[in-house]
Amino acid sequence: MILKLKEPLNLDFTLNSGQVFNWKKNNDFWEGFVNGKKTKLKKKGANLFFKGASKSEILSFFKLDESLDEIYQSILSKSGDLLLESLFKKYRGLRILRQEPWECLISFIISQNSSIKTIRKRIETLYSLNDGFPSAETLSKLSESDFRKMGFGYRSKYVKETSEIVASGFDLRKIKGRKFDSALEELKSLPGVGDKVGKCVMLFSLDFNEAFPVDVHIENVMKKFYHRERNIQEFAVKRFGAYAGYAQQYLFFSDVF
DNA sequence: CATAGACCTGTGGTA
DNA sequence: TGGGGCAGGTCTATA
Repeated sequence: MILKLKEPLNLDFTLNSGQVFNWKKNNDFWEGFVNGKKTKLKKKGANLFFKGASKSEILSFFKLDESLDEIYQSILSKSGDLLLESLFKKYRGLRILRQEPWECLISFIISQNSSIKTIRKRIETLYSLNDGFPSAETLSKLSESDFRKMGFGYRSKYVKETSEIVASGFDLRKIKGRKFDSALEELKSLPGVGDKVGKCVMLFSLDFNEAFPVDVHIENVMKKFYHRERNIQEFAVKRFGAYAGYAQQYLFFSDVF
């Protein structure tokens, strides 16, 4: 199947920018999961060749309903930020994804204090449990020591408990409609979810484009270029506006890659 | 409110 | 080659 792209999309930047950990590049095509479906992608000019997920699922996954250039403009006209202006040019087509919230939540819980390689391995292990990413029901039936055997370390308890809470009715999607602070608070009530993981889930799966997750890399960038160390979320929204999360992703990408 | 320590363990740089 | 330190943090206890 072919999809004609009307929006800038760089698969290499997007799928390798630390927002998703289950995509691999083989030769010239990307292989991963969209909405639980194994999917292959290859881009040639404005053509996106795809297999697996449906067209609408792919449009949603890459948020192709949002105009990237308008987002750039919105951020730049509000902030006049020269660093971001150069990053938007350099990494044009790096998009924020709209992932499946449950998978996104568990991925970032087990990502804490770990290297990218280790994170990938853990997620691969979860996928190997059954066909596709295991549901909350499935994971809630495993024990903490099962997760420890998978190499999750002290995060095992978080995964076990959060799975139980979600399996027994905690609805991630209902958080989508809430106000920012309330949504974050709700997510942080889950074991293993703090400020950073909560905002990652909000930004990468729940359409909170103003979420500005702060990790050690962003902390460095904020110190170096903005002379800021605290109240970074507040600062980011004031400076970059409603799409602050996009600014975060480009700043993160430039620091790590 | 803010800050320090503990927490698992795979991995990569050589402190 | 081996082993101390780090890795996209969170939680808890403490002034």
